[in-house]
Amino acid sequence: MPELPEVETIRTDLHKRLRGQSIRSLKILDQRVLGNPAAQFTASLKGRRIAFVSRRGKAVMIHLDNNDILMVHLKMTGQLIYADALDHVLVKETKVIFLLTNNHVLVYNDQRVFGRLTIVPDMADNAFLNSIGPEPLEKTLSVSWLKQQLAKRVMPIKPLLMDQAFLAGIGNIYASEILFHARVLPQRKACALTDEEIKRLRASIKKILTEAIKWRGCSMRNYRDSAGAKGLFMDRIKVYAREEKSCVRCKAPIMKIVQSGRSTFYCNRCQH
DNA sequence: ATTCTGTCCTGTAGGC
DNA sequence: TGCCTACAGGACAGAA
Repeated sequence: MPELPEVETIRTDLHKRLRGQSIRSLKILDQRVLGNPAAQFTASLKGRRIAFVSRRGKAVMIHLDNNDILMVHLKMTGQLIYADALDHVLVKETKVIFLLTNNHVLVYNDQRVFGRLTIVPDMADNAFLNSIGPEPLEKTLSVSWLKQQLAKRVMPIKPLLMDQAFLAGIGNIYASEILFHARVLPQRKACALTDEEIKRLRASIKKILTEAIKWRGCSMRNYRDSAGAKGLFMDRIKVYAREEKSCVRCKAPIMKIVQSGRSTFYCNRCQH
């Protein structure tokens, strides 16, 4: 569900709320969301103090005082909700409940049960963390680096943008939005982009992700921030899920195609 | 090696 | 109303 801007919104909020708190107890309602055996998961977390919260790609990293990390990947429908009382946030999709020393609660909800909560003792040893590419908002995302990477790839640019091994954090919504902003057709082969287009692509990646963070992400369906609120970038989406609606730039109808099994939206007139 | 398809799971929207 | 199909912010295994 959530992509980089949504996860970053959750990370920032949770960092403020959770830092310095300890986990008094936890209750596991559905073991399928755990990346470790339940007993080990509980033992690793009970009584631990939360040092800080970071993000890597689409994963929320909750750092504990003993240097273990609780890595939460929300996948499609995961939610991390923080509240002052359990009865405000307990729903039928609630999978794990954390009771904190400030008498607040953190719940993990997940309708589709794709998400995972995993204890990571050593980040350098984690297969997922080792497999993902650079952060798109870091300075290392230069035009020259992009150019070098794109030259090696014949796949269409849209599924490449979603490839976490290439860049970490871009998913199905923002891949379409970035390409619309860059005025590049999603079906273009990555290696065929011109220097000018690569420059625009880099600028659009930064611009769209930064704007989306500013508006606290977007809520197509299940996404909620840690206070249970929807993202406001929803109203600024230009192409995603707008099939047959008119392009905000040129009024042509927005097109929908399927690439690598995922829906892609674009304007056939102003993207080239 | 790279690229694409099917799969995990549950809920909802739309067609008839 | 109900039944059926299609589809949904992700990531992996396996096949081509």
